[in-house]
Parts: sequence; structure tokens; C-alpha cells
Amino acid sequence: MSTIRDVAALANVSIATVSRVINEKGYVDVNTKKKVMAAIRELQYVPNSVAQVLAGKKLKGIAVIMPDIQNPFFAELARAIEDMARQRGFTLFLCNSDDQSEKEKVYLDVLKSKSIDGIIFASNALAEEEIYELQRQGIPAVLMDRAFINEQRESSVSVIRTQNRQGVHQAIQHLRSVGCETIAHIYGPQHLITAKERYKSYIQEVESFSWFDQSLLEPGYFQIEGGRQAVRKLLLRHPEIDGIFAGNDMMAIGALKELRCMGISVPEQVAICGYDGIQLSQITEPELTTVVQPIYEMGRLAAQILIEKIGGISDHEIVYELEVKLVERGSTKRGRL
Amino acid sequence: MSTIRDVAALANVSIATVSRVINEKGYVDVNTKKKVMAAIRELQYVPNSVAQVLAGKKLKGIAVIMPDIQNPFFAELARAIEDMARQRGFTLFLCNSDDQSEKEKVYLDVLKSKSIDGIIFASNALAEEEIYELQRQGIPAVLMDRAFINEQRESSVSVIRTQNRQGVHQAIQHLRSVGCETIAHIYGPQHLITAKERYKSYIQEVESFSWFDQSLLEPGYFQIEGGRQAVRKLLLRHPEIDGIFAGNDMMAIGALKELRCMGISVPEQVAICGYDGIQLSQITEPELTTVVQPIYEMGRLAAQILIEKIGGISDHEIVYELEVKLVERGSTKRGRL
DNA sequence: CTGTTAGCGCTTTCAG
DNA sequence: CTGAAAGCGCTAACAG
Repeated sequence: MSTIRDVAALANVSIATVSRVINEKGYVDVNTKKKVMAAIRELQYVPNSVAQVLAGKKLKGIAVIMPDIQNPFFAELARAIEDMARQRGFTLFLCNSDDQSEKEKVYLDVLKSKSIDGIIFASNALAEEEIYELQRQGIPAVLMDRAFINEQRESSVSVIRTQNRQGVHQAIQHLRSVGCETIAHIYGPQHLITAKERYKSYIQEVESFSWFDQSLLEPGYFQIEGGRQAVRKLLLRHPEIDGIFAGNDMMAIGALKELRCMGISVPEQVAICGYDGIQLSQITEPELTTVVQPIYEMGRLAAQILIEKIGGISDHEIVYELEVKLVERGSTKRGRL
Repeated sequence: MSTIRDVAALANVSIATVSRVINEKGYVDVNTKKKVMAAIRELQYVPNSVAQVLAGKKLKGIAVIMPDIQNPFFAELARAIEDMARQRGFTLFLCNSDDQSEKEKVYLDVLKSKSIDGIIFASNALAEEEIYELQRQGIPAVLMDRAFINEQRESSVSVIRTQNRQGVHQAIQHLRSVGCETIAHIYGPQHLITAKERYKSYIQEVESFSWFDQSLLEPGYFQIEGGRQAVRKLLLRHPEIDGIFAGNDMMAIGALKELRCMGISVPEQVAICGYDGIQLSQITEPELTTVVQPIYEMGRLAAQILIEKIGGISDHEIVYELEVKLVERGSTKRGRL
């Protein structure tokens, strides 16, 4: 690996001049510039990013902290973030936290020590306080699916979320429109704002109905297996259930699978509606009706906002709320009333 | 952020001493060590990794270049690599190349300039020459699913692969044992060694049968959609097909889906066997019989070997060939002959 | 327009 | 056992 000094020597100029042409900063004579460029090419010189960072430049690296890359939702998110990052010349550091704050803290220290320029939190374990601490240290962050930010703060943490309230509304309306009279809800971990919002919205939507009862709620941990177990418990308690609204697609897929194993037909006996719109929702049998979130778009946007903040372009806290859309598929396809 | 100088000042020692206690190198008096530790704690000092690297230490960062993190196979692989990396104090850089050598080259330059310590190639676009070039520059690499290495070379590129030959053998034997008499093969992109090996092995397994014909082969691009289209074409040409061996699970899932849409029952009319053992293979209906590869194990092993090389522990090229195992599930479950 | 020089924060001899 | 000092490769004033 050749250094800036080698280039300078070969081009017969000082290292400062070489630095100038590399960074396109300050005036450089056209001819000396040519000489330098030629030397750079000849030596196949690539600036050492580590040295550049130490000397004050940005690393051009962002990190995303997420629960688990194996979850299709996060895989798509990661892909979107990575695409946008690369497009802007940034590198992506991947961190799987399993939603454990301990792991997140370790990551944070590592990331800071490596001069990461910004972080996207798609995981919810970390306390808000820690995120503000980051801001204080000059490391911008973007949060996915967090609550609205405390308005007293003046730091700039942007949030990207989707319209959970509306999504749930559509889901429940849809299930009712296909004739469901007793709709249960399989919910996700309540420390996740998305799970909680969907949970609350579900209750708001159905509490006025005579059939509603708290026992129509069952946790499914946002996992396939959790969905399976939840369905079994629900039907044991309420054989009359004819509609299920799951807080995410993974649980809906588990529910679907379990119903099949129990010999209950979907959608004829029980209709199912999921939430997220992951690709998997299209390969089940029947295909899954679900509230589709613009996952890729969320990732792109997160990366874009973060990079703009790093570049100092944007500096105000914004909450972006993206739209969701119900997509009807086989799991609820039965004659409307 | 406090620096080593702040710590030194607070502890009333020189920065060299602080450096010694941080790195646990050289002799330091027990008491001065305590003082330094106290200062470090008080200042919440964390060494700046960038400066450490510039001064000669390793970054403790590895990268994995893969086609697409959204592919469940690679998601699991990435997760395994990340887990092992974190365990050893390494950070993971994620690179999605879409199997395009152009993107890979760009990544390589970036990674080099950032002093990455090692790279895992789970993508196949890059020419072998480029990988040896890396070795020459002192950057160790581990390859996943590549062919055996050219033996004339003396560089140390380890390879991790699985027993494709045996896996295909088991798959075909199994399909035959459940009564399949005309077995088609949906294959993956032939520039991928795994796809090619499975393709060849399939032919070896069946070419002696009277029913065999080249037209029982159809590409599916390792994708769900490809699998769907392949099935349609195959059955148009050969309505007598009663068994399908897909080169990976994604294509098998697509095939399964398409057969359902065509009203053909699985496994009664057509039995299907996939390859990989991704988690998805368990949520289809019926569940997918597949040749299971130890994906997580492959990832762990890759990371482990790479990290050992970086640490200078291992220095010889090895080809690790992991075992595969056929797992029988619903998609082939019908009375044995 | 170009060169000199002082760091960035840390590791590592080399003397004490 | 500990400190002084020389870089690692590059950027950014500051002089010319």
C-alpha cells in the first residue's frame, strides 16, 4: 500500500498538494493536478481511511442496531439501509441486539470508539436517556418505530414510524366486512411501541362490541412459534372465534399453520389478517391478508435522513409517519356480508 | 471524549504507562495500575479505536460479502458470523453484492482503505485472481461454497462447503423410495459452484434411468418466482413428472406454491424435495422435505477460521466440508414402495 | 498556487 | 518499572 508521501515524491510535489487534489479543496494548478493524478493512478494509491478519520474527516460509516437479521422484516430493512448507504458512499455496520440492552450498550461503546458517524436504532431496548447522550456526543441517530419524542428536548432525533392506528382500523374493518363476529388479537411484546400501539388500537376498535372480552387477547412474541401457541390457547377458550388479527405477519403465519394442523379451515372457519407485509406472507397457503408497511421505503428513508444529518444538511427533529395499506389475500377471502 | 492524555494526567503517570495497562503489556506496578484504572473509570475513558489502528493495532473488524441479506440462507449465515464475531470482539461489515463483481470491487477498495482485518466471501462474482491479490496484501479471506482451491498456489485461502454430491444422492434416493418415477430438477445459476455441483450430481444420479431426458432440467435462479415458472414449464413438457428435486429451498417453495395453484396435489401427485434447510421450509403446506445444510454452523466456522487467521493462529489453507442430512417432511410423505 | 508544520490519539522502542 | 519521543497517514492552517 502506497501512502500520500509516495505519491508526493513521484509527482514531485508536497503531500499537502496531493491532499488538496484528493479532497478537491483549495487551488491546484491544472498541470500539477494532472501530475498528481497520474502518480496516484500509477501507484494505485487509495487514501487510508483510518488516517483520514484520525485527522478529522468522517468515517462515512453508519450502524444499524436491530433485534435479529433473520427476521424478514429486519432483513428487508437492512437491505434498504445498506443500498442507500452504499449509494452515498457509506459503509454499514450490522448489529444484532436480540433486543437486549446489554448487547446494545456494548455495541455503542464499540461503535463510538470506531468513530461511527451515525446510528439507526431499529431495536427498542435502549433507554431514551442513552440516545440523548449519544446526541450530546455529536452522534446523530434515527429511530424506527419509537414513540413520539419528548418535546421538551431540543436534540434532534428523528423518528420513522407508520400509521399503526389506521392500519389496525383497516384490519378490523376488513375482518368484520367478511363476516367475522368474534375477532381475537395475537399481540407482540409490549415493550415494543409498535406492538403496544396495535394492541391498544385493537381494543379501541372492538371494545364496544358485545362479544369483546379481554380473554380474546393472547401474546405471540412476534414469532411464528408464538403465533401457533397463541391460536391453540385462544380456540380452547373461545371456540367461537372466527377472525384473528395478528400483530405481525410472523405470528399470523404461525397461526395459519397451527389452524391447518388443527384441521380448521382458513378462511372459511377462521379468517386471518397479519401485519407488516413481509414477502413470506405471499407464500403461505392460503396467502395472507395483511397490513402492508413500506418496509424498504422505511429503511431508505432512515438511512437518507441519517446521512443528511451527518452531513449537517438537516438538523431538526422530525417524525415521519408513513402510510400503510391493507392487502386482501386468501386468508380472509370469503363472501362479504 | 477523554483521551489517553487526560487519563495520564489524572493518574499522574505518562501516557505510555496508561497504554501499558490498557493493553496489558509490559510491567506496571500494581499500585500505579490501580491509579490508572481508577482514572480510566472516572473519566469513562474508552480508547479511540481509530487511533489504535493507525498506530498499528488491528481494527478487529471483518466483512462479509454476500449476494443478498434478504435471502434467508444468507440471513442465517450473517447472523452466525455476527454472533461469532461479537463473541471475539470483532465488528461485522455487511456488504450486499447481488453477485455483481463491480459492486464487490468497490467494496474491496473501501474495506481495504478502512483496514478491515479479513473478509468472508459468500458471494461468487469475484475472480479468483482478486482473492489471491488480497492475500498478497495480507488480508485473510475465507470462501463459502467455492470450488477446491488451485493447488499450485501457496496462499492460504480456506474454503467452507458442504457435501453436495452426497446431499443430492440422498434426495434422489429418497424421491425414488417414495415411488417417484420421473424426477425433474430445477437448478440454480450455473456460475455458482453449489448450483453446478447439484446439477451435475443430479445428472449422475439419474442418467442411467430410461426416463431421463435433458428436458427434465429447468433453471429457477435460486428464487421463489423462478421455481414457480420452472414448474409450469416442466409440467407442460412432461405431464408425467411425479417428483421434483429443487436446487434450493426457495425454488422448492415456489414450485410447491405453483403446483397448488395448478391444482396438483403434493405429495400425492408430485413429491418435492428442496435443498438448504432454511427455516421457511417448515412453514409451507405441506412442509418441505429438504437436504439440510448446517447453515449456522457454516457461518460460525467461517468467522472462527477467519479470526484465527487474523490472529495468526492458523496459517494453512483448509477445505472444510460439512455434512448434510435429508429431513423428510410432508412434501414427500406418501407410502413407500 | 504550493510547501511547511503541527497535530489527530495511540503504540512502541529506547533510555533511564 | 516508567517516561520521552518517534512515528502511523492524513488534514488543515499558515506562510510564502
